[in-house]
Amino acid sequence: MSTADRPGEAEWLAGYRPGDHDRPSLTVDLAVFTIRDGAFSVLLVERGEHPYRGHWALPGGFVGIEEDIEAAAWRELAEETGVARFDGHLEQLRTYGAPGRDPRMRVVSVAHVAIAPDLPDPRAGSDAAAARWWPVEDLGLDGGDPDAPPLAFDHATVLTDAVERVRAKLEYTSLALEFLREPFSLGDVRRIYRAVWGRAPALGHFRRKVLSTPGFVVETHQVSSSPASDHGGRPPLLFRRGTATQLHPALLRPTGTDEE
Amino acid sequence: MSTADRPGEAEWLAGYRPGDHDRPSLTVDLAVFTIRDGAFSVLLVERGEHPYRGHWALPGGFVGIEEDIEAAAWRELAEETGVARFDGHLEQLRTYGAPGRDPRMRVVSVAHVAIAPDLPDPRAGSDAAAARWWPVEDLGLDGGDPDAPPLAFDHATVLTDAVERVRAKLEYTSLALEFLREPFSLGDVRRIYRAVWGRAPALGHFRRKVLSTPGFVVETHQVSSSPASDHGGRPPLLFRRGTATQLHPALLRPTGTDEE
DNA sequence: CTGGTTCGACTCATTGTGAGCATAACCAGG
DNA sequence: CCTGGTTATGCTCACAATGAGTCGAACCAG
Repeated sequence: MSTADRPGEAEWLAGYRPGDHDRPSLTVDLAVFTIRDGAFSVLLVERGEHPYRGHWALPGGFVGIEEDIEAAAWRELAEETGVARFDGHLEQLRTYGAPGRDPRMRVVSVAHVAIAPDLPDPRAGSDAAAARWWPVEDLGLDGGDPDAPPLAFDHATVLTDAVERVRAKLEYTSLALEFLREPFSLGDVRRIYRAVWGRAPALGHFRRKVLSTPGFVVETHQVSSSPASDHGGRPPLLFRRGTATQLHPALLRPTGTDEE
Repeated sequence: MSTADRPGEAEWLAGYRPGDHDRPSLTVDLAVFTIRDGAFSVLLVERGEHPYRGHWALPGGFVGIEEDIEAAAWRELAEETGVARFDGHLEQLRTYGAPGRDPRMRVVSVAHVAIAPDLPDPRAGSDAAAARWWPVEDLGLDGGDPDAPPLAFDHATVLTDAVERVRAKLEYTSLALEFLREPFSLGDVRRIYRAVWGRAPALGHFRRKVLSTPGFVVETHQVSSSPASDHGGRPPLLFRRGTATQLHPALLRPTGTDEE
């Protein structure tokens, strides 16, 4: 990050005349996460056009000149994947604008993170060749996985940041509930944590934490009719989302390297 | 360089054709914070040109077509305020792009937060009429303060978000040390917390927390020659920044409403 | 020497964490 | 019907962190 010192720059800056110079293109990108078959998954589209043809990319596209950024994110999601606006969570992640991240021209992208309950399979739209849910684990974001699909642009970086944002927010907010439809059991919630973190929080502590945080979940006084597994098991109590959004103190990720 | 000049653009855009006149302008804004005379303060410039002439604004300006976003932030800071690149912290906050936030045209701004040790008084540059440090408390961000200076654009919103980001990060990172020059005493660190939060963390717990977190601060085995106050007091031990950046568990803001 | 001030080291009740164990309620198979 | 497997719920216990407080050390000014 070296300070740019290009001659003549001070001139057009002095009067704020942005019409006099070239502007970067502005796009939105979305990392839409859900839990598919127990796996923490993200929605990607296969590019059908140059550049990065055949690579997988985050859905996204250009922001209209009078279009709100968040509205553009919802619109692109619908156009590229057929995923309609859902009852979930959408927030800005950060903006990526390194020169050269798009080989065609200067493109600055406002990346977003969305959380959705399990959604139907997407359909490819616009210039996408395909669209599907990818388990995050299969994307080889740590690098070194030969079976990982190639990702377009700087989307591996964006996705790494997005995954970390979601994992971190599970610690200190009630974001996990956005993956679920109501009503849900505490086991459902814990399975979300397990899928996203790779490790489940300790059972005893987890229940105590969720139940003792005011407004995290609200009891329905109902019991699930269908047990969680095929082999039976005690039917769980059912809950709905409460009004609380913050967890104090945080529910920390388990340390250690074991899977469970 | 116009969009139409680039060959083959219609193909790869496949329906999205942001022409020259379709693109938002891209700017950076900076909320630079420091501690001035014990007050948590932010650097603002008084606008000398339309729109919002005479209003106070965050320093910022347009991003060059091949300029990195963070580099543009550093450059604008130097140009508008004379504050040279300092040994401190700069991070992206979020991007603000609501249509209508600039009455002239569509402008999308990538806002940043910077933390600096006490710096010399800025000088007004470019088209700014003045530049000075404002105590955050005097800006009336809660609304309703008739003595608060008028803020340009949506900068009250940006500033509110920036202040909350800094306050929150003091809880779970070692960001407070970025306000200080080395070496510093634990009392210095606690005064940073008091200035930023409005309330100081409890003395006993604060010392225990800072000293028991590995890598937060490093002892110099030196004692300050000049006591902290004019009225004397025991000279404090001096420390330097450690390598740790995260605090686990977090150092939470005191509850309650008292000032101290 | 005395009072005021800041820094440093301790105590103690309360709360939260990490780990475990016991019981309840369901299923499938013998 | 009984048994083992499975999931959910409720509890205990040792330990760590927090919040609040006390006490002495080391300096200054008068």
